Amino acid sequence: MKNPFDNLDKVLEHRVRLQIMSVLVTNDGYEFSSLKEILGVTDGNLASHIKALEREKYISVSKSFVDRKPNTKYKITERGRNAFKKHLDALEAVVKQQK
Amino acid sequence: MKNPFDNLDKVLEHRVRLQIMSVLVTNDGYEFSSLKEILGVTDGNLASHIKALEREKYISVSKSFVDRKPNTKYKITERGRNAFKKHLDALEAVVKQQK
DNA sequence: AAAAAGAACTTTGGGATGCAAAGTTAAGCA
DNA sequence: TGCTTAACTTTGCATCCCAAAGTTCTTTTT
Repeated sequence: MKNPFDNLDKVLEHRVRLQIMSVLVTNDGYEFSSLKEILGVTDGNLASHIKALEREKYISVSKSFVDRKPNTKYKITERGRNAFKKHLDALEAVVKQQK
Repeated sequence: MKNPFDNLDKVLEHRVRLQIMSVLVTNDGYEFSSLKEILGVTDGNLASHIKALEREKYISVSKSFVDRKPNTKYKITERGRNAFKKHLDALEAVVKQQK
């Protein structure tokens, strides 16, 4: 049996990024401002974590204007969904190992 | 209902330290050399992660000589056991949220 | 048309973290 | 007295993280 620790995803080992993915996996298209509110981080900080996820192609971006204001929405990609699932499975295995 | 992400433990968000705790929680008194072998890290790197756990008083150290060689054993503390459990519970809640 | 405002960034600066490799220490052996 | 080994400690460098400040783009106000 494989070591579940080997299946942890480096990028998703950070709380903020894990939480972003966790929101996006069940909400198809989530706004920057809402993410910021939920996570309680500064906008610059959030932008950098989002960028890290974009770099990995775990999420995609679409920009538009809503109510005359810029509105950015993020969606999880198939690749992101798989990575997230794999990471969660690894976490689950780690947890299970201890029970 | 509380946000499980808030219960994640900063110190245990690192793979190596999580794995050390995971070994120690079920093995009472584990050697430096065995840990090094299991984790596949350099000895200096391992020592620094161990130090981080010691700083938090999550583990304790006992040194002796076995077969005329230095032998260092680590044990999880009660505080460490609680922290580990809390962290795992948080992880479990995160996982469960998605299923 | 110029100024102001707001959302979403980007940059900056500084501190913490992570790592491998090299150096150190203590005990025992030759 | 050197040599070896385990277990560190130090060093040097790269990466990461964060808040705060600055920037861009579009729309609104004047």
